[in-house]
Amino acid sequence: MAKTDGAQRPTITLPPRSSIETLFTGLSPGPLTLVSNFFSDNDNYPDSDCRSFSQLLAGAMASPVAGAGTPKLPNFLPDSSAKEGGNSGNGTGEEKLGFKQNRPVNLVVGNSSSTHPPPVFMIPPGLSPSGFLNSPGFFSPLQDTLVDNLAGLVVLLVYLECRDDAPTPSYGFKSPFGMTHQQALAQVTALATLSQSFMQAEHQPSSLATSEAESWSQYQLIPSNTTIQQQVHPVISEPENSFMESSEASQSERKCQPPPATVDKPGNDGYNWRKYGQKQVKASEYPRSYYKCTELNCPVKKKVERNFDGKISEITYKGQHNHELPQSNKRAKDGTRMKQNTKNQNTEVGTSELTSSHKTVTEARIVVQTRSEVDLLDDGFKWRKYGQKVVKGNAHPRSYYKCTYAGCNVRKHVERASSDPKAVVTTYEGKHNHDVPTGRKSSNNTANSNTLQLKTHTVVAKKPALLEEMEFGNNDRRAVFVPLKEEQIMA
DNA sequence: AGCCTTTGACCAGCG
DNA sequence: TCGCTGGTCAAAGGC
Repeated sequence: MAKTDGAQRPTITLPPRSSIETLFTGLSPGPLTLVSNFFSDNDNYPDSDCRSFSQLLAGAMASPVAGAGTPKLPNFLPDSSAKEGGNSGNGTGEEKLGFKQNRPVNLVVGNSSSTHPPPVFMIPPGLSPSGFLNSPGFFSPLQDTLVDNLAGLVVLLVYLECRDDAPTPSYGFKSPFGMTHQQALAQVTALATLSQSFMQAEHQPSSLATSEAESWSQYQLIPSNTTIQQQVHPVISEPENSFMESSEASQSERKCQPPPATVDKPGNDGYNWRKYGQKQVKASEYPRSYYKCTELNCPVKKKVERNFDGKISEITYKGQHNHELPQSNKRAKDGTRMKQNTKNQNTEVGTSELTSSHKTVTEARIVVQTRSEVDLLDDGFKWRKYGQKVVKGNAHPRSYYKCTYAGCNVRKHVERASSDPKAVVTTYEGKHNHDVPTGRKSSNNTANSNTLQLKTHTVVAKKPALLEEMEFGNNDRRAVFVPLKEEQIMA
């Protein structure tokens, strides 16, 4: 890593309002506000959130890779047994429900000694966001690296194909639950499973570079206290990856999904769910739906909540599948599915490798969001925002972008400097394999295009007053030019 | 026939 | 004890 001459200050043209919002709006109030903003986006995209996260999650959980990956999760979780979970009520309820105590192995205690509320998750030393991006596994799924990098994930944003181009009002974030160790564990499990889904998605022919991918939605695993958020790769809407939510979700999703035959069935995630209840909850005008995995003796349940717009806003999973992912989405017609699953129950990697003592309640809460994904940033290239993360201690999320040019793998990571909230750190990775889009060239893109090849380019931008203003609610959509101080280039 | 959703009722926890 | 709320049950009906 070599520091560059600070005198050479390239200029970054900050994106229009939409992008600015993506980068900064809602940051100051904190993660929850940020989340609420995301919700607001969702609210404006009635055709959004057209994918089933349950399939995404559930499918990953049972897949061999995910199963193998789960036990490999590095130590970064609170090493708490279910009995010492912070939320006794939660544990009680789970016990009552008879959920198995499935705790991923190798989970350790977070910094519980701190006078501050202990972080739910800890990013292992050496694992930085950029490092995560650098990871071959991040974009080359089927590699174990990704699984390992799950250690750094706390909140997972999944960007799926959904249309979007609307403004972003704000709503309050409804996440009233307290975070418990169990929940934390559950979320990690969810992360693992999600990553697996991403792995699978990566192998699909379609890609984010497709025009269809210009619309997407976000799925977040959000701890109640939203200490950290980490995003992962967007998911492609291939039939195999079109993880559709339960029928309830499907109803709204059908509005924008052309192939209902393959995506609007609860079982399309590979698992089969049966809705066993619906309850009108006070927190939402839309009823909360309860689903059970239809597999024999499988304790997994999930509840689906909707936001103010009727879109799925939160999915909570409880338990861990004790069976393989059904090979077919087709509904079992003669009961063979259950027999088969029972037969293979002990062969399911993720579960079988867990000892009884390691089994804890698995609960994951996923917040589904919709977001505009194409951001025209100032460097002249066209970027697609594919993720965002918020780390405790830094209320400002960190945003990840990928060049939208077909075949171009250049990525860009924009984040606030923890040491200076007014500073923006932009990290470029890779080298553009194409020229700057016509009429969008800038002083900065040239450097990025010509000098960056398999290197990480980090620049720090000191935001001007105007940008500061925009951060806090200015609706101006003007592009802002931010002088940058090139800080370092990592070889 | 089997599986699903729907929906009202029931139950438990909590203040 | 009562009311509220969340979670679950189970009958009925549809596919």
